[in-house]
Amino acid sequence: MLTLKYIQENKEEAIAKLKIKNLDATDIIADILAKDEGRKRTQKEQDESLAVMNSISKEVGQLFKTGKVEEANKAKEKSGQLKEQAKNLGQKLTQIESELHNLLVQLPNIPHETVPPGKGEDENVTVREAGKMPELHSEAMPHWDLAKKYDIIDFELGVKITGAGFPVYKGKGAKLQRALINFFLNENEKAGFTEIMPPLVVNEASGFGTGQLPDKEGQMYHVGIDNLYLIPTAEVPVTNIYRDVILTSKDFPVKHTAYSSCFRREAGSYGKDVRGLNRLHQFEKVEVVAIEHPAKSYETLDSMVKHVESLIQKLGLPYRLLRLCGGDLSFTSALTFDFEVYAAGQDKWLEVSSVSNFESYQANRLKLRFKEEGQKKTQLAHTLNGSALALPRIVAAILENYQTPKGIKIPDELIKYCGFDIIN
RNA sequence: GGAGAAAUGGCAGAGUGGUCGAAUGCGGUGGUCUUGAAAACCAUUGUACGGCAACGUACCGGGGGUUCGAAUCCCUCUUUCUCCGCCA
Repeated sequence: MLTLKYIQENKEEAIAKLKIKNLDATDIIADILAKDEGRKRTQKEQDESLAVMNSISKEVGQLFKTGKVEEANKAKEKSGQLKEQAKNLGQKLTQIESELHNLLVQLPNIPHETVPPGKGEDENVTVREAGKMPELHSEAMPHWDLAKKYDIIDFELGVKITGAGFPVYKGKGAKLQRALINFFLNENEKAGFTEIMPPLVVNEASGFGTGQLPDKEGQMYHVGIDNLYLIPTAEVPVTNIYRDVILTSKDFPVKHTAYSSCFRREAGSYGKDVRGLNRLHQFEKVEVVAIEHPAKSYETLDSMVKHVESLIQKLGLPYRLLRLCGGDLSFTSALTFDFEVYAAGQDKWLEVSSVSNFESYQANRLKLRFKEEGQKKTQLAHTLNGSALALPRIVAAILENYQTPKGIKIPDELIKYCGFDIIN
């Protein structure tokens, strides 16, 4: 959520920058500013009524104590009217505040100045491309066929037990999952991220804090009976650790990593993009989360991008790094870099990581603030996160790129984690 | 799931209708003393909104109510603890 202060002080800039996200915010911002004026006026009126009431109440107490009952009763009458007035103003205020809030949550985050304009993914900018493209043998196939051939991932079985998008990993397929999770967690820890094992279901306040609610409500599995949501990413519980927290500047940087299963309804996505491991309802992911001083958040974003890049390099996968354009940027992000790996068996680039700086957008919802050492004033922190990494598409790329006529070789770095060096 | 008890500032803990944004202790910060440190002593130490400021207003788990006035009384929800039941 953008802060009112920012909108007030940078109205034109906000409108101009939101155009990069292909949004004309002119009307909504005008609306917000008008509502806020109303809010101020109403609150001032209410404060004044309450102030008078408070002083009358004090008087009444004094009068009763000194035995001036008649005067006291007169004063009581007076405050009866004020009470009514204050109550009405209070209701009006609640109304305005909720309207204002509803408007504010409709505004997405302001994109960073380096975000290129563009409508959708075709206009993302490739920052760099690296890694060696594999040379496949003539019998090479996409991962869904490999999974079947070596009996390591069973999609049909998942359909039987749960439904489409919930694969069953078997034997070396299951071990490969475990190996990747450990590999990623260890590497992240070495890079200074402390490990968290969070709850996989969260309450409404947490969903709101990181921005999934209200705008992505339909994308989360909802446990109605308890009003809880299955997490779409560990970002949600981990970032919400810091909801309603005031840090001091020396706490920075806060860096966490967490492995979790992720659950996404993916309502409305069909077609061949969803084949095999390309898009699932449940998948495993290791996430990195950082909370930073506003002056340093872009430095930290860079270091997170480099770290994720090193993971992909260690797995020996060809990849490209994209700077997302305005049209492809998520609602809450100010700047996002995506990593895609090349999956040779299906001749496709697959997104495996998204590393973003949310600046103070999430922090404002979370009320995640900090104090500069020695200062009294609080200000909003910056939050960042990235996948490091999401497993299914990494597995898809490993299976496809490392396939040989004799079986699927395991990348060197992973052998010690797997306990085997080939799937055959 | 059943029965009972509780929820107050960073922590501990007092406060049962007005003088309470809240005693006291610990912790934090600044200072005095000291070569330095400790101890002692002094001062200071919640958040938000409005206001140039003085200051005003709100917040004692959340919401609602009674009252001229609520941390304090009532209702309700949530959470925690104890006991019982069930259980990985």
